[in-house]
Formats: sequence, structure tokens, C-alpha cells
Amino acid sequence: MKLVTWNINSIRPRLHLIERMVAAEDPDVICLQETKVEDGKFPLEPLHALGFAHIEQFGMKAYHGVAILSRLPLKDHARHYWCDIDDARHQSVTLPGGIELHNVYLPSGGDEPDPEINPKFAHKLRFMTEQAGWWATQDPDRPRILVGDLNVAPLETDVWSHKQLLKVVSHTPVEVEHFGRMQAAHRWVDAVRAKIDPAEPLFTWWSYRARDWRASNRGRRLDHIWVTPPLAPKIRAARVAMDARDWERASDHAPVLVELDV
DNA sequence: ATGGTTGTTTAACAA
Repeated sequence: MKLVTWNINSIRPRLHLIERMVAAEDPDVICLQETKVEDGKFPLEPLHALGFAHIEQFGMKAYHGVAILSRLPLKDHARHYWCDIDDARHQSVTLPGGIELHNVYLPSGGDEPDPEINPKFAHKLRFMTEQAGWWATQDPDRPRILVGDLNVAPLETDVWSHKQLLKVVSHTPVEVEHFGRMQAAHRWVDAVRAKIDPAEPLFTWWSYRARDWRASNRGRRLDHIWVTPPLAPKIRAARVAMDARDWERASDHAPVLVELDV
């Protein structure tokens, strides 16, 4: 099974990107974040036409929104809510073989990395704390996958400059700590770093504001694929499809891919 | 220290 996660930064003006990625990669399952569209206005037909007969959407107007496009049948679609907020950041389905798939768009956290003065940063930390508590109650021996834009770059090699980003939201020690607790709570295995040496710099997001994103290469690894221990031996390959960052009207995030022997 | 770019929705706001 080939699975892609991609923050598409609004699905409606970027359908051509999904078409192009499907032509290049032929994935079985695509998990999207930041679809920025309410469910009634989601472009189902063009995505069905691409071969994704099974689509589960969880959107809202203008902000956030997640969706799962699949060639394989999906069961048990669930929408999950955190921090007592009625937004659209987390959905789950069950894939054939009983594999539970979670698609998450974690709050970005605003600019100021201080929960006392920045409610968005407080929300981000609380979201991870609540997730950690919930995952601790679930059985990690079940086959599960968690993907998404988690808006945290945990390793020093997940950012272009560890030193220069220590006080920048996405790489602060307090975020990395919360992120680590969420990961440890369910013994999640980082499927991408299982295949790509953690010593090697690896990014999935580059700001639109750079004149030349590739030349400056000031990236961060914000998009992740995690699996529970039963699936860890089944990771065949993992990769960031960086070339998509150069496509016309690109998202600021690149697709992240994993191939699992399931 | 500041500004740089996108999308959504229409003057900001979020990222």
C-alpha cells in the first residue's frame, strides 16, 4: 500500500496538483490537510474521476479541513474534536486489514511561542497534551497509522538551522517536548526517519516568502507519518516528493509518501 | 529588526 500525506493549502485551486501527483506516484490512499472547504462544496467528482472511489471529508468554511481519498474501501469514518473547539482537524477511518488511519492537522500555533500571551500557542500545546492522554488509553499493539501536518519539526535536522529556530514556533523545546510525549504515549514509530537517516536534513515545507525556496532551502519537516509497532517491520520505503514544491501554483508543503507491505 | 507570499473572503486574518 502506498500512502501520501499532503497539506494542499486549499483543495479547490490546487486540484491540478493532485492530478499531477497521482500521475507521478499512483498512491492508494491520499490524506489531505488544509482543504479549506465545507463538506457541501468539496470537489468530489474530479477526485472520483481520478480513481478515488472512496472519499471521506471533514471540512469547514475557509480554515483547516482534512480529507482522505482512497482506492481501497474505507470503514468507520470518525471526526475527532479537541480542546472543546468545533473545528475540522482530525478524522479517522479503517482500511482493509483492520488498519486504523488517522489524518491530523495540528494547530500551527501563531507567531509568539508563549502560551501566556498567545492563545494559539496555548491551543497547540493543549492539543498535543490531549492527544497524548487519549493515545495512552489506546492499545499500541493494534495496527494504526497517523499522518498529517503536525506543525512541529522535532529533530535538529528537521529544520534548516536548529540554533536559529529554537525560539521560532514549530521547533521550540516546549513544542518538541509535547510532541515527544504524544509520540511516546502510543509507541508511535516515525516511519519516515525509520527509512531516512536522522542525521540527514529533511524538510517537507518551505515558505512562500523566499525568493527561491530551493536555493535558500530554509525548510522544516512539519509533515509526518507514524505507525504503531506492529506495522514498523512493514515499512518498505518513505520519501518526500520535493519536486511538487516546484509545480505551478504549488502548495508550500510537499507530499510525504510511505509504502507499507500490507 | 523587518519583510517577504499565498488563500479566503472582502479588510483582515491565518499560515
